[in-house]
Amino acid sequence: MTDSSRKDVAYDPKAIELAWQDRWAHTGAARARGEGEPFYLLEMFPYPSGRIHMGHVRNYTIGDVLARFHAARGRKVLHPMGWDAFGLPAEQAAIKRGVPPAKWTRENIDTMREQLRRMGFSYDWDRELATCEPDYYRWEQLFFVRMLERDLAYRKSARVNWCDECGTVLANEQVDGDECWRGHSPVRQRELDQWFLRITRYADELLSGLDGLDGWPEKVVTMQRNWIGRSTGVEVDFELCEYEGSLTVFTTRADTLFGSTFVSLAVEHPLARELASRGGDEAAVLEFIERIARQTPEERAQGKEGVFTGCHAVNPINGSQVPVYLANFVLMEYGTGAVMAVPAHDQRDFEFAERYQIPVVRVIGPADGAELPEVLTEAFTDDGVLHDSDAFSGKTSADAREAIAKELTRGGKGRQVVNYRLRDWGISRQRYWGAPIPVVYCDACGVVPVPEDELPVVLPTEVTLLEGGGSPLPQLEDFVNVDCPRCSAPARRETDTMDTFVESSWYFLRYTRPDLADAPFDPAALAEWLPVTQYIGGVEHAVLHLLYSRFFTRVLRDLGWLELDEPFARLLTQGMVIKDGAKMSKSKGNVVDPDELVQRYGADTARLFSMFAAPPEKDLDWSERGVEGAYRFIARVWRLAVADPRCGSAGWEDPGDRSDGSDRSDGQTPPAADRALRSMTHETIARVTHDIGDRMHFNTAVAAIMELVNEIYRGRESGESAGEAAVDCAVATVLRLLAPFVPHIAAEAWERRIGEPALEDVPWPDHDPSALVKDSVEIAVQINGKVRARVTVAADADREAVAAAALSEERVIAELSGREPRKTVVGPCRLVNIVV
RNA sequence: GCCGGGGUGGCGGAACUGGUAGACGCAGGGGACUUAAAAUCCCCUGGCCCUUGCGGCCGUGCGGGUUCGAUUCCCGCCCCCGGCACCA
Repeated sequence: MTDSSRKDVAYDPKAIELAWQDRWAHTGAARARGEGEPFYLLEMFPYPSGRIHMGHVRNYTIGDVLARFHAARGRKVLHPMGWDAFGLPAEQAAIKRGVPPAKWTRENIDTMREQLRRMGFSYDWDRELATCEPDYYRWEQLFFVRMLERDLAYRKSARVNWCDECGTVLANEQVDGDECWRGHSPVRQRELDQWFLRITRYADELLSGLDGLDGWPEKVVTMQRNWIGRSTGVEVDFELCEYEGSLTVFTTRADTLFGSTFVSLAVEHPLARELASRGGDEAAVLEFIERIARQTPEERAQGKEGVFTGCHAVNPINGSQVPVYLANFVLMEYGTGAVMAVPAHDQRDFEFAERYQIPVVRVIGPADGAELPEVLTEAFTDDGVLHDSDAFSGKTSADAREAIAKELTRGGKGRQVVNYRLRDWGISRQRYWGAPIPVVYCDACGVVPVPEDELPVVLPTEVTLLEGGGSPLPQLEDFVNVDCPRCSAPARRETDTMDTFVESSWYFLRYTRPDLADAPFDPAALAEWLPVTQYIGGVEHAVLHLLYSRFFTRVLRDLGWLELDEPFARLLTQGMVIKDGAKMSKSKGNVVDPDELVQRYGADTARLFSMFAAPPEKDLDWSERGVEGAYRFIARVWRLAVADPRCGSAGWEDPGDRSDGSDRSDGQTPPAADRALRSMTHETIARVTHDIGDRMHFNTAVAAIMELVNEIYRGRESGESAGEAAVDCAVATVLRLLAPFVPHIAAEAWERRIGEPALEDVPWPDHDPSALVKDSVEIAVQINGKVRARVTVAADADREAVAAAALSEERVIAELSGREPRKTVVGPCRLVNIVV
């Protein structure tokens, strides 16, 4: 081989990858095409923060492998990409660098689009969208106006989560404990006027819909179920003694009602102050209210504390008068803000009763008849059997709950209710870089939605951001001062913008016709593509984006735009990319820049490593050595496929079963080697197809291809090589199976080795089941469950023959040494167990 | 506390509905090629035992059980990760 030809054959990832990316861009290779069954493959779109990171590489490689795989299998694949382009970092960057958020965002998009192209991802860029474009968010403003009409959007004053760092309100889903989900800065409660979306109206549907999401990870379903937090119980009315009126409590344990010895209220309860003025130590009660109201949830959790209001309430089930307390552990946000307290059967009430010497009355005993201790040291909270409960004594807890609820309902003293933990979605953000909320405030008319023909309300982009970090919108006279759409009097525009999670709640619908100018969606396009066949993204969105999108889908359905309940049929949540035991992050200084990786090894190596190192749902441990291993394998494939003197004339099609020795190109190779390699080739096709298509375990798919490559190499060395046609087919199969993972080298090697037809025009291989059938199989022979020998028998041997072969094996006879087998079990595949 | 997911070599990870545990890769060892090194190609590599023979014992978090046979199923624990949590 001359120097020049050696150079030609060397694996040069950069040259190969750039050339193919260019070709694909020109041929529009990634556009949805064909007559196949539609397959909508979607990865969560990125926030254009500046540069892509390894998490993106992993997420989008998984998506690209699936997109290319299913396209090769004849599906019509929609694989779009866009930008979740509104958000706070753009504002922070603007203040820091003096660049307008719009400009900063567009530049980032340009950079990142280029990076994604360089990875070889097969996106249909014709469908690209960015949520910060008026052509996009105008539809969202329309949705908002329609939601307003249906009372699905409303404005109220409420205690909300405020993050000083972000300078805005956050939704409940966006608070982790008492920290902001974005940067762990503290969140405190503030009373503010805010816009809310009535997600609670869909609580039951969102919950029951989870049952049909078979293609979702159990983990995410559970997280949403927990988040929605449905509980069934009864509301019970307690007449007040010192006050005209009654108090309603919520309980899931109506069976314990006879054991209630006090009632406790949240300090925020509307009656709290009122009751204090009727007989109690008003000053002490007011002091308690003030003090607890100021505390954070964490401080409140320090210990049970309360104060007697001086008032009493009547238990409707037995007429007993019980004291009414204010208690720090009762939450106004849940239930009715009032609780019937049963110290014997509720641990919180028990602790409270101990502290304030309130009687503990037992009404439930263990179902198995066991005795509870003479003096309780903790509440007995299990279900059991009632006693001291009048007519209900002797009933089980479950029966009693029903019966008591019925009794209360009959007397008009209670009713069965369902409670949710889920709260309405607060979407107002006191930020600039977001979609304007399309309403106007008029002194005469109040809140007036912007008329639909005046949409969009365009966000001004020529702005100077304020040094303090606040939104400049309230200062923009041109933006704020408008005529009331209803009465034409001077009015003021809303200056809050929408939560960016609103944009991401419907972007996947818009991809089906992003160019549509006079409507948000084309019904035919929606019908073709939705629901998303396979969605891929991080688990951190389990109760954020993934819950909001399910909600939004139902809202848009009820507004008449969609005929769809669930947006995502299947969901894959990929794990994080970890290095040195921690998630890659700038603050930890353990980031690996994808660009560097691509520079050094090429995109194919980056893609292969991220698919091979771990199954997709698990965290991926970054390993430089592992990356090198991936590169070595690719180069090994290159040498196998390209550094062959016959390159350009080699075949690729399956020569079929030629065990009779006919039609052999060399006429020498033993048919057994041929058959063995062909068998392994087809077995690899079967494994890889199953691993990618059914299991989405890409690591084992790659491993299977590696085994085939190893086998081809071994055959070359051993001198027992299969015939040329079988080897050619095996090598070509390696390239076909590898193409979704490493599309550039696969295409290049294919072109050099085979030429026509081009790899992209060759469909995914089908395995030939008959090729997997072997003449003989090796059977493991166990004696008492331990492998003692192996015998080879004909593949079609029946159980008796297999057992006989095993029992006549030399080693088995020696091992048995005359002992009589008590039992011989022939397993369904390749195993015999002899018991003595 | 409740819910979900896990615990397999030095490491990342394989093992389909119970059927030869450790595929594949990394790291390590040996060999071939080379003046030499790198690269490449081949072989070995769970632990402990008598080197003695294609050998024996132990081994999938721990303890039991079911089974001819258990990483896999059942019961009881321990530990790790994630979610929810004074939710009445």
